[in-house]
Amino acid sequence: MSSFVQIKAVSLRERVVAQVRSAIIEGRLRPGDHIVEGTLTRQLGVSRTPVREALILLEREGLVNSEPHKGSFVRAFDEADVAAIFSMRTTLENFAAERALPVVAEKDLHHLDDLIAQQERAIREGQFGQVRAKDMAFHAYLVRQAEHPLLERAWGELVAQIASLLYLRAEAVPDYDETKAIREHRAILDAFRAGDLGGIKALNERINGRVAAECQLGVRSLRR
Amino acid sequence: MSSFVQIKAVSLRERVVAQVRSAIIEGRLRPGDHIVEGTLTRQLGVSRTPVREALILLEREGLVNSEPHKGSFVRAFDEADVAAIFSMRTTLENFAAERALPVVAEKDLHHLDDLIAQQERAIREGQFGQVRAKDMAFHAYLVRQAEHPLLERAWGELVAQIASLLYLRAEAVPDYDETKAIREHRAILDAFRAGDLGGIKALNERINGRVAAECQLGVRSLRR
DNA sequence: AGTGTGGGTGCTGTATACAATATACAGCAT
DNA sequence: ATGCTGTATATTGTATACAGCACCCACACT
Repeated sequence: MSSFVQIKAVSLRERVVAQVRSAIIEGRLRPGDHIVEGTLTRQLGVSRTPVREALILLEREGLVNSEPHKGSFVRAFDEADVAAIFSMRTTLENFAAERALPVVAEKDLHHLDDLIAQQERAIREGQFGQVRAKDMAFHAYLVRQAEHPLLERAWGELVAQIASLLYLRAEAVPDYDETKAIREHRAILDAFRAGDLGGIKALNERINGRVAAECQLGVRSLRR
Repeated sequence: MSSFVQIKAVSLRERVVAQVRSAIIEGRLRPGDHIVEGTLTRQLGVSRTPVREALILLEREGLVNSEPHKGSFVRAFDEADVAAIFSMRTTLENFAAERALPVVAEKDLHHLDDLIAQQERAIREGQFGQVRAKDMAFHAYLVRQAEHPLLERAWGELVAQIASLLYLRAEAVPDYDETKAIREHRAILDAFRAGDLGGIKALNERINGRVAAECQLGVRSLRR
């Protein structure tokens, strides 16, 4: 017997976190917006308790700013934040590469190849949500190979912040050339195939530097 | 004017966090212990709301494990956790050194010298709480020089976990040679003076590897 | 005009009350 | 004795109620 699907009771708190997080990432909540607990309570049909707890988590995640007796606000990143986020991401991804390089197998590289292909198709078909998802999946898979829970969590939090930044970039640079990412991912994959750790790190550095600069545009365009 | 101390109304939540955190770090709460909300409520004289919120934060911090409808437990690190924690610490401190090296001034090095001296005195006087505090202050100061809020926060969380591990080490290795740290700190400082980034990283690697191994002892001695 | 003052309002911080779930254990059947 | 099932109890998850702070704005005063 068995082969039943485990029933997982998702707490309201987690569901609220998910809702608010995606609202922020998808730009339905704008940077600086005041997130009023009572409003969320009404909109989501839950009480304030899980809402409050969700906001506390989101603050830790860096998507929300809370000030005592004032409330929670969608975090408005400035240039320094963007720089910090991407330098941290580079550090973490370099670390991930160090650990992943010795253990990646041929099937992993194939899977990554596949993800690139899927991303390419999504670009052709104009499904930009999918493009972003596949892009993230590529990096996430690499990070995952590092088999390092702390790293994975820290990277995951960063990625949530970056996702909200990418939304701003999309606004600031509407005709963004998505194929750049394809070439870059191929380059990373080649470096992995060659076992060239230095090459991987250099690529991480360059790519994150570029994306950071693009996100700076988004952030700046928001300031006024 | 200014140079006034900011009046900060510390929320009950934060105070509960602080209390529980120090209880864990100082070993008054043992790994695996069940943290019952009602009990904390009575002991601290506050209601369950701030207690719950504090536990949520502590879970994010990695000091507490929570399972739905079961409760919160003091996190019991295993060998893999310890390895992960210290490899992450090495990564973060190497990153910190990269950023700090170009900006540290003579006065910073003097201050670090001072911290080492204070730690030395604390060892002589047998104030082991102070020894630990000064040790951490040394590393924290270096991390601070990196001027990177994300790095600082991630490192801070790690340090909280490490602090609880050090307590276990103290139990497993009662006659620990505290002066090792002094020599190591001097070595790091020398490497900074020499502007030798590679040397700093090598030291970070070696020191964290050693401390990790010692903490493994503490974790293993707890398993039975 | 500018500055201080008072009250009103909406929000958050905290406490408490209720519902749902997990665990332990007793009772029953086999 | 063993294994299952029902029930009791403790604990967490959620909802609601109350208290206190922050901001807004009108108004008086200089």
